[in-house]
Amino acid sequence: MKKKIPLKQLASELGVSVSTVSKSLNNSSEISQDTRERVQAFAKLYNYRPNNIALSLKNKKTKTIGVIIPEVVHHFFAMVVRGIEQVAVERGYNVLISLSNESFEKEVINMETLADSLIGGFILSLSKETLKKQDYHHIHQTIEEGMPVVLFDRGVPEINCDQVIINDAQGAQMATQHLIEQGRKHILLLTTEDYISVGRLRAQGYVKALQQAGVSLSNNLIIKTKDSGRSDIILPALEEEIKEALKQNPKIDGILAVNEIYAAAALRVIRGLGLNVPEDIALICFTDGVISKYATPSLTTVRQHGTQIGIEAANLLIDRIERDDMEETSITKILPCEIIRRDST
Amino acid sequence: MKKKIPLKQLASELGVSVSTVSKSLNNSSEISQDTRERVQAFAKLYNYRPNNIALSLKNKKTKTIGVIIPEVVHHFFAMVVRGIEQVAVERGYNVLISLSNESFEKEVINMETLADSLIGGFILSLSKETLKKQDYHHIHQTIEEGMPVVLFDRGVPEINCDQVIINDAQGAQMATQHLIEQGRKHILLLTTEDYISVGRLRAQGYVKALQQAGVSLSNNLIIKTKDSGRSDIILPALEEEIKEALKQNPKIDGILAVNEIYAAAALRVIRGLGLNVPEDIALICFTDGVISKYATPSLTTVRQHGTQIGIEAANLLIDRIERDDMEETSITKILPCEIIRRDST
DNA sequence: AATGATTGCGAAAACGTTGTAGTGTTAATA
DNA sequence: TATTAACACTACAACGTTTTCGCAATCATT
Repeated sequence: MKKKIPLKQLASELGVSVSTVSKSLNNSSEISQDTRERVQAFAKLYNYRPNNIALSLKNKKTKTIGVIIPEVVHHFFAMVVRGIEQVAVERGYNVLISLSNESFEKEVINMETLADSLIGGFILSLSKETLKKQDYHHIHQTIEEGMPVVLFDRGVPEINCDQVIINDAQGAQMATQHLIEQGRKHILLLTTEDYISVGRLRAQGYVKALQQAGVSLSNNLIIKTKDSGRSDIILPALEEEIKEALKQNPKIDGILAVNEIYAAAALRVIRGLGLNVPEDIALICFTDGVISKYATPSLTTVRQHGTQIGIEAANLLIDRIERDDMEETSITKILPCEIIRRDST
Repeated sequence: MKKKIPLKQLASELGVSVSTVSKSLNNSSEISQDTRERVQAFAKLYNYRPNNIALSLKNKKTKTIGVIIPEVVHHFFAMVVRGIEQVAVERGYNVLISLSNESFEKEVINMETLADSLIGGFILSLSKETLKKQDYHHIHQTIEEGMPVVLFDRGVPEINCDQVIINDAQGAQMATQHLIEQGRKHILLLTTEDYISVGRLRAQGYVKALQQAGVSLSNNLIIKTKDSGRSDIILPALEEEIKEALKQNPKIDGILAVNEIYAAAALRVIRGLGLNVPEDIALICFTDGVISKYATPSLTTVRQHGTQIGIEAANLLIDRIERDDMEETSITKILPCEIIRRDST
């Protein structure tokens, strides 16, 4: 077992001082070409690598960014993590991940733990509970302490920090238009309760598209799910609601779901009623994940570019860390959505 | 912006020495009750929290574990991460995550980066490329340096470290038996090439089940996919192969797929041929993810308990970190699989 | 030959914390 | 009264780096 070797030991074995070794390894011109090469060769031989902890302490900054997401077993968030990790590696940073499980308390605790000098900044998506409570004290406090923060996906305008969100309203509008273009006039919307901004915004886009097309809208064409985070609990209830809606309103010929899971539920109900997709009912949903891709028929989706969001967020954060100017005004990036046409429309 | 405050500053404001503050906060009996309370109150007021970096440097160990997985946008790996994160938080550790993208080179680089004293140990699942090359020098080297390592899912017997794997052979055997019990005798196996241990082991289980049941096996009932990691490339090819096999051998009445994606491909082909699941062909697969759950019909699966694997791996690793005895013999935990019955069988 | 500049290197401080080994004061004991 | 013990606190080293400053020795300049 060959242990890690400190600079000091290298120095003593070489018969020079620690400073000389340090400078040699950093190719300082203070040291003669000769000594430099000798030290470097020796260091390579001993497989020397500097202790990052010591460096962090000295420089008072770490090359690590903290990511807090509600859930990792989730296509969209996993995509974002992938994007973040990608630019982190490129720019020489590490990624510390921690999960809030949609819980306010876990989110607060995680933030406090990570803020204890382990990381240089946060990228996070607020938990549903936090959004519901609208309690952002921990975010404000972190920002106050001089820690850069980037919010993604679930934007909160009243928080003054960089944010990367998608244009939910526009995405929903496009999706609805897409259905309308195919001659669908009775479009059912499956969404979440309003305190989730993405659900609220998508509902707005849906309404706008209908209005623009001069299609009348009706409240019993909108189903708002009480999303508890536990999909296995809410799903049967949702399916029941969908079935009821389809029976009550046989004219329904299109469905827009704000996520894949809801779409899958709809698909199952439609099948159960002996109807066909897309012939009888066209189906489109947010979250371009594996369900949409591998369902039969495959689902037309609104792609949210999760990886891209991660990339933008990470770049924004690292830029700010490296510029080290908290004072500069915040940037909000709004990424467009894209319709991925498949067989369900 | 109120910055983080060091011990030194607390000390000077209180008019005592740094040591006194430190000891007071740690409730040392060296310090009088009186002073202790005064210091603690003051610290709370200033929202003091110790600098973890400094602590890590002093103690020569960090409360962070490194996780390297091939991919995060993947149900199974995401589940494992969830499990790891869960016990990490419980036991006061942080999780540094990094992705190899199934690439040997990225895996090596990531390991070296993280090993630079940022973390106290590794949990990792080897990339496909690494398994193909069978080049484990970086793992061996890391272990040599005294860093605890836990391997999961893709076990490698020749590496001497803790491992947490599932009983792939047994899972496949159970799955095959399950099909046989339903009267299926011509079972197609969709698997990977042999260098991926899980694929190989699952194929073995399949063979064993057939032999036990006295069912003859045939090589053209086994399709081994050249998995390049890019599912969108291999999938059409795989579908073509499946279609060919089903046409050549119309007796096929059951399919065992080593993952969800392959099962989804099979499902699509079966539909395309106008056949029904499970009436004409029963379908069972590994990876109890969202595809299986939300497909129509929902798929019977072999659940791999990803979260449980993560939990076991993290506990194993943290135990070893805290015991600090590298010398102790390695533990290999083999977790059983479980059949989740749904509508495809 | 004396001065100044340059070169090559080392000593020491600093980052924030903990723990060991002291230091001085008061109280108890011989 | 002198010694010891207990108490309450402080000084300092250490963890592994980088960096500023200082100090020789060598070189070039008059």
